[in-house]
Amino acid sequence: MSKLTSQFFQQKASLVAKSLIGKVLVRRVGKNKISGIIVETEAYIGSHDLACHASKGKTERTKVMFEKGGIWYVYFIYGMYFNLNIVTENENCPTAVLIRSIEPLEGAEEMKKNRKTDNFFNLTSGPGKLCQALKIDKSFNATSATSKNTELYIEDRGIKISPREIEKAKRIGIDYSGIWKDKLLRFYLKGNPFVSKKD
DNA sequence: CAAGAGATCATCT
DNA sequence: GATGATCTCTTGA
Repeated sequence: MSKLTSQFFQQKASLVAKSLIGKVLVRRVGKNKISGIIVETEAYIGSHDLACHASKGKTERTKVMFEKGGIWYVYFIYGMYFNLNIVTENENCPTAVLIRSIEPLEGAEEMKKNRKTDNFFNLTSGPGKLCQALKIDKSFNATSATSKNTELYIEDRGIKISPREIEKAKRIGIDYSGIWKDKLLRFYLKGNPFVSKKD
């Protein structure tokens, strides 16, 4: 039951993305917890990665990624959804890991309410969906994932995942990024029903 | 089923 | 003024 530290996040984004599979994303709301096992992630690896928002330079929106690893990068997309990322590596290395889907662990009833659906498999099987299920919005942007009082963090609960259970794939929804669209920077737990897209 | 369109707005040009 | 690290609903075979 240990909360991941900033040292964990200050490693290479692709390594963090892989290592996050099997860890537990926890959203604390007062005394209640909503949580799920991370089963799908994507790495965005810096200014040279044309799929990475930071490739367009340091702007009001992307400046969070230039900070030291261990804080959240939350952005609003398509006029209706939020996407949750954890910033990785060091200062001025604008890298991050997008958390794409989780498998519900605690608080499934609360998730159903937030998502306005009873379909268990539709609660957290996508980046926009899991933000809705865990009540994650832009107020978490640039906040710490490792501080003592944070309401959003990641735990290691000792779930063991062997490397052969992790599948590598192309990232989703970045067809505009030239050669970068084919890089295998998406990681997911093989056969898990919450993974948003098969390959 | 698969494919396509519509929703809807912050951010960047 | 255009677009997007998405999702849901509708259409049609």
